[in-house]
Amino acid sequence: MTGEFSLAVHGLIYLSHMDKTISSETLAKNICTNPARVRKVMAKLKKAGLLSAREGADGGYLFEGDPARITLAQVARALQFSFTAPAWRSGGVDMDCLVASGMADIMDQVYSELDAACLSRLETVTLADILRQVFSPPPSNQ
Amino acid sequence: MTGEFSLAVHGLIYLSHMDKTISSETLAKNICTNPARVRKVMAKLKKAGLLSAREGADGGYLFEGDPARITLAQVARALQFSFTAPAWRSGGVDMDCLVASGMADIMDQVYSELDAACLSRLETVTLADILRQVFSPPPSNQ
DNA sequence: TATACTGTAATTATAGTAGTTACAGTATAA
DNA sequence: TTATACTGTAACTACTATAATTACAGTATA
Repeated sequence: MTGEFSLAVHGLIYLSHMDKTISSETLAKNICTNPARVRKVMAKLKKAGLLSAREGADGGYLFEGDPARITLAQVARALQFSFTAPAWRSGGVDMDCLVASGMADIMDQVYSELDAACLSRLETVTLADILRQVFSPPPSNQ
Repeated sequence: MTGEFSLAVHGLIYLSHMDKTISSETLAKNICTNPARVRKVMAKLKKAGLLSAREGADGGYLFEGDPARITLAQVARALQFSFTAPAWRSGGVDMDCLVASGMADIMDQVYSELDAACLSRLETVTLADILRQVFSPPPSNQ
């Protein structure tokens, strides 16, 4: 799996915390990755309306929504992100055996159900929940 | 994500269908992979008691359980398989910013909740369910 | 018109994943 | 007792998915 979803959530949290326009370069430094990768992900979030982008001098990304009303499920959907599907598929459609020819499709369906289960779980988590965790970390138990 | 889980389910379905001892080589042909990879995965399933293995001539793997009583969650747990955790983590623990230093741990927790959601969904799917899908495929809609 | 951005593509580098080969250990049967 | 056919496991190679780098056209601002 790619780190795209982590990057997107991290970016949104940083933006909503800063509450001003932030460039891909500043974001990339905070996230520990490169600006081009940040821009690719932020562009998708922009298309989904989760943030706005301004080109030109003093431009960058701006989060204007209500963190309490944006769920992680919305973020995942904005990215069209698949959490569980592996690249490798077992068997082969042209094989004679029903198991060998059928398993890949059946597993694809299983993974799509798992993705749905993940999204359903993420419907219950908002950016505000994550912000709380970031800024009120539980006391360390030492 | 690796294809380990797909491979394990495919193998178990094939074994339960054949109802006799099958070598890693035969399994590998059906799954379309190599015997060593099959043996690595089957060894884990054996340790979890999901099948038995016999070494020596005429050896191989044998499924003896009741497909209706084995869930895909048991299979995933036998492999200690993580469905969602990405390798890449954002930010860095030593950074000054609370967002940059805290996000990775928070996302790890999110992914662990997603894995739990996946397992919970897989509790409801048995090998017998998969066998039914393999051998009573829904009519194609052409 | 210079500057500082985004959006995007092309390329390179890295790392995660699968494939290959090899061999010690073990069960079976001639 | 020896040949055969397996598993279990490790070491290595090959492949492919992912991230990093570089570059540049387009655009907003001053």
